[in-house]
Amino acid sequence: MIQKLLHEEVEVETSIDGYDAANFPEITAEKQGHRHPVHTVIVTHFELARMIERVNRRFASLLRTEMTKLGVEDVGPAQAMVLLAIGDVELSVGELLDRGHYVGSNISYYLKQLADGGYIDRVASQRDKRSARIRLTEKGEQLCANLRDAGGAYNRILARDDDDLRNLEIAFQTLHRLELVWGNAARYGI
Amino acid sequence: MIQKLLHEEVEVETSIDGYDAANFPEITAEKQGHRHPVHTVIVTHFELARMIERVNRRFASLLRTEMTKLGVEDVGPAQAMVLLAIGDVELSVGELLDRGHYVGSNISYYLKQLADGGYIDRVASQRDKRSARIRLTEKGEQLCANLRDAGGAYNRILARDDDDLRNLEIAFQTLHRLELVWGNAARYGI
DNA sequence: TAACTTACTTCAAATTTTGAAGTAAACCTG
DNA sequence: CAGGTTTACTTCAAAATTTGAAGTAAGTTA
Repeated sequence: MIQKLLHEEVEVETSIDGYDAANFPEITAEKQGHRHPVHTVIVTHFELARMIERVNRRFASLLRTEMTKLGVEDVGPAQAMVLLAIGDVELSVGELLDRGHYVGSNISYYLKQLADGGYIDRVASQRDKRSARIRLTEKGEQLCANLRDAGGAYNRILARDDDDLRNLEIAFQTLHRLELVWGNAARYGI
Repeated sequence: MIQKLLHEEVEVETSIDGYDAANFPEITAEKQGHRHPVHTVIVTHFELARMIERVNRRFASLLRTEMTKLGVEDVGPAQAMVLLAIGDVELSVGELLDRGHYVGSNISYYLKQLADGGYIDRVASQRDKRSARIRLTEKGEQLCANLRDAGGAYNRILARDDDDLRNLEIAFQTLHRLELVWGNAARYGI
């Protein structure tokens, strides 16, 4: 029975509209000293996918709000994500593409807007004139810095102690695994 | 092929927020048998957010592909997510809204398309005639079942053993926390 | 040097998301 | 119980995002 549960998809309707942390007894247990959930609840990839979609939406609105607060009108959440993806390094469009699993034309479009807004510089590489090198301008860096500033508060709330850090990291790694599995499936079929 | 790629090295970007995240040695450690990170690397919420965006994109294309395979032309990934959110219960639009943190008009729009396509039924509630009750039709349930079928393979790949399950669950819970924190921030400001 | 590949851009169209403005039913409140 | 308010949703128009096909120009290879 357990084996079956482990490896078949099992529909578990966990408190989906998660406003209520009380529905996650494991979290409570964890706070009481147990590092890891005692009863394992099966989480299917659909549940995770839905969660990811919701969280993504939330973050996007957060970015939008932050941008409004900063009085930035010409950068939407999607473009902001591109700026954050660029970070403080100089890279090519191709590298940026890999960083976000974007479609080429999409990034091209965003880069155009960001360049028009003066947030990035594009320079054709010496080595390979096809390859555009992208880098944040002063203005772009400033915006990123402001966003990071605003983000600090969230980091403090989310990473209160070692357990939090560990969990954030596990979440990150697990998502990375999803990224690989789903990505490869998309390319090569399952 | 997939097995190999599953455990491939991570390419990680450089420092964010002053923390140098150049390497994730724990992932290497995991390969060697230690399932939980020994040294905690700081994962900022921006990194997580970017990861979430990427994973979300990947899942959406997966859904699109699956839908194409199934020969379903009138349901995009976004609508599919709505179908999955409805699941096997009957609920009101409001409940559905909470389930996905959608904007009202958005859900309304999707429900219209799904109703037109014959995937859902809308019945006005007896108790409250303003409230529309939503439920999957036979056709909608069939599509969900097909998707779940296709999803089984991913669950098997992703949840190989107890450690995987534990990590998936931690990821789920951590994302839920992000959902709450970011959601509250959006409503009430930090 | 002709054909091919890579790295990216452009464009047009589709899809998704937003926000403002409805509508109708339910709920007060005097 | 009339009048105003709130709730639960819908509609509409516009914006933002994303896709895919078709470019272009620079490198690579045969």
